[in-house]
Amino acid sequence: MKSQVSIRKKESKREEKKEQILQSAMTIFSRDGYYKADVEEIAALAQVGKGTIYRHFESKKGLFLGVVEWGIKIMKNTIMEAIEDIDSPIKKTTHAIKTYLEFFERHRNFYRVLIQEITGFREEVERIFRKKYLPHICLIEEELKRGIEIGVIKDINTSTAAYALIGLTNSIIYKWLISDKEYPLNNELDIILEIWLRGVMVKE
Amino acid sequence: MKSQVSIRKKESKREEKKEQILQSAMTIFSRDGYYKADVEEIAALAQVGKGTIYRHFESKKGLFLGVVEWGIKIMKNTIMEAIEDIDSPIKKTTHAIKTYLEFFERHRNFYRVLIQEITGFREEVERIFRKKYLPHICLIEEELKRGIEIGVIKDINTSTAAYALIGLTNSIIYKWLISDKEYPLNNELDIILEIWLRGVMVKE
Amino acid sequence: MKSQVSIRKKESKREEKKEQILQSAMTIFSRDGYYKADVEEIAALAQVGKGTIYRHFESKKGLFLGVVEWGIKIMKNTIMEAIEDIDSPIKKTTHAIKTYLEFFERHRNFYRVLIQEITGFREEVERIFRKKYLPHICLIEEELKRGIEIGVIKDINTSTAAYALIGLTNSIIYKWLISDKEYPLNNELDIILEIWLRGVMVKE
Amino acid sequence: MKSQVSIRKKESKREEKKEQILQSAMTIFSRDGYYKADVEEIAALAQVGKGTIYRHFESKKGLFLGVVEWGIKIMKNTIMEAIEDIDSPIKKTTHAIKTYLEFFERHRNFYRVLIQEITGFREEVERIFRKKYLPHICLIEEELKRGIEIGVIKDINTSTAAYALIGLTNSIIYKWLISDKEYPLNNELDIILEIWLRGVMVKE
DNA sequence: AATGAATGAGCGTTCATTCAT
DNA sequence: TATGAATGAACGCTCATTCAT
Repeated sequence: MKSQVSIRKKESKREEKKEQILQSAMTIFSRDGYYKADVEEIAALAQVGKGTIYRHFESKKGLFLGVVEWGIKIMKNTIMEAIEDIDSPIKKTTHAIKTYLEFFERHRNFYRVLIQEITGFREEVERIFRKKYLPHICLIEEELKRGIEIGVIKDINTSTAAYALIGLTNSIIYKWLISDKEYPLNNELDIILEIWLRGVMVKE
Repeated sequence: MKSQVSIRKKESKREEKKEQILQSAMTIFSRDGYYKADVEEIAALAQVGKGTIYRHFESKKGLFLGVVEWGIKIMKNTIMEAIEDIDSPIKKTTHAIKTYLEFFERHRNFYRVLIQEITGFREEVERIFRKKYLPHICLIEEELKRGIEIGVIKDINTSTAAYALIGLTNSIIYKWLISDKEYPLNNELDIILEIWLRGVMVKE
Repeated sequence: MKSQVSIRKKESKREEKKEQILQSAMTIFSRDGYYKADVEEIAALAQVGKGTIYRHFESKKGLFLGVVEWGIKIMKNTIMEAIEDIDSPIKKTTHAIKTYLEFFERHRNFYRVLIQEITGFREEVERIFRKKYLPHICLIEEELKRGIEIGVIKDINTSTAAYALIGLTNSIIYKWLISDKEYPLNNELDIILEIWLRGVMVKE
Repeated sequence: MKSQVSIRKKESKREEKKEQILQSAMTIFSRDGYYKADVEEIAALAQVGKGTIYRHFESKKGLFLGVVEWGIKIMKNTIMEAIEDIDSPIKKTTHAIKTYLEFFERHRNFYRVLIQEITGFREEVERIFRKKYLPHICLIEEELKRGIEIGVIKDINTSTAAYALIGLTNSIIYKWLISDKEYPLNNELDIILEIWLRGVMVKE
């Protein structure tokens, strides 16, 4: 009979292998895109057999969604941890964006996966987005609402404003990704805030 | 000897067929993405044989690039025509964004094609972008510069501000695309301008 | 009403066009082989429309067989004319081989067509062979028989001997075709005769 | 850990499957020629999936070259084994031709593959020929040279004479292949030797 | 549980042939 | 009669998925 300990050891080994696969998948998906990516190459990079991937994920599609979910979870945790102790709505939002930029600066691959052509199963990706990514936007919305309440933010459609901030930030990240010179992405934080905050803050 | 007239008739028929193909290709590419899209289905939708597509375009890739180029040309012309008579930098930019929104409201499919991430020939797509799309961003930059000169715009990095505006607008379009309810995209113009203009305009 | 003369003029113009097509087809078939050869390119080289080819020949296959037949006819005529006035069996055969070599030296393309992979319709090609080419071998056989009768040739299986001569000659032509240096094919006549004649002649 | 034995078992199974494919490919290539041959039919005949062929050969072309190489290797070995113990140049050559005839009598398909004219990669086929087939001709040349040295063969261009023998033999094989009645090819050995040897031997 | 050889549906592309002009 | 634009059957090759070991 297997002891609890050895079962747990096995479990953790299994998890480890799964992370290995997710990591490799992210690398390949970000380099080649969903359709061009080759499951065999992902397996080779993860140093497992092709069949093993199918023990952990239902299909190539499932693997891709797994990567998206995994990445979003890490991103969310990173941002949440970074801002949990901040109280001021403006400062909280500001720091969230800062952390967001830093996260993608460190994980360019994940951004490339996120903006991927995921046609054909947009629905599922969006379900993940809604479940895992949107709460993050809601966070901003909540802060905006709090900001409106305490009178530092204009009485604006918070949903659109939140999307605007994300979109604005994303386009800056995109510009950075396709640029040749490697300037620190963080430099752009000020201009993002300059533009966005001026727009949403009440005139002093 | 063929008359000039009959030659011209043939030419125009050829163009007509090419537009038919481009139109169908845009529909399918926007629904399925580049890789999933089936050339045979595009042909069927355009009511031509598969071979006919290859008389007009070198390959599936060439067809996709053709769609991108075609769409950008129409978009550019639409916007240019709409703003050519406007003088004030702020009004010009405002109206450009308005037309941009209206254009994608009418041609959602094209937007879906544009944001595709086609690995393996990102380079060519970007070459088209640089040649056909970026002048459009430059236009905004120029207006920003003029605005700075005449003192209605803050002395800001015009390139980043232009990207910010495009990104902000795009994210609003994206939000609209994935939304279930079909509210008019134009409604969002005000909030875009509210946010962005406040950010770039000098305080009154 | 069309005059006889103009009809005849038309007929000859038609024949001229057909020869143009045959000539072009031989060039392309010899360069590319049957399957790789492109009917469109043949048409372009003959300076006619693709459809015109199908007025003169039933199909690509028919065109190929036409080329074979046309070439064999010319070859046969060339050889026949060259040897008709010669009487001695040995001299007649010798001169036939000489003319054969000269013919292929001038028309390498035709040899390339003849040895082509004509699988799938070997039957038809062979029918042409039997009807147009074998009489030529029979000619040699007849000369051999006459030689046997008059006692200058050994009493040998004439069919095999004729094939042996043709095969021997063909292999020499093949060797010449694939060689880089362009030595005159005629040089090899002596060795062919040396080998073949010594073998078939009675010891003096 | 896999045992050496099971690895060896796998290897031999792989080789077995490869030979199955080569055998089927030879059958189809010989019946249809390179271009007409259908990879799917080859797979069906070998009782493997289409994909399996591409695990063993890079492409259809690679498969064809594989068949050529495989056949030549077997042919060479067969002939070499048959003549290695013979010393006299004349007898050695005689027996080589005999074995050559017997080989093709047993493997008509291979002959049909060999004489194919595959435009577009004649070069590669010839490289294999030069590496695998020409040594065989050289063998004859060497025997001829030895024969000249010891005075049983006339002082003749050995290269041309060797080609002559091969060509002569091949044309006999060709005649046999297209004949309806199935006479034993070996019957023709005597006449080949009669013609060729008498031609190259010094007059007694 | 892990593997990777085998599979075959699926798709891009070609090109002989047709037929409206 | 001559043309060449249009067609679609045909085929080589890929790669996600399966399954015997």
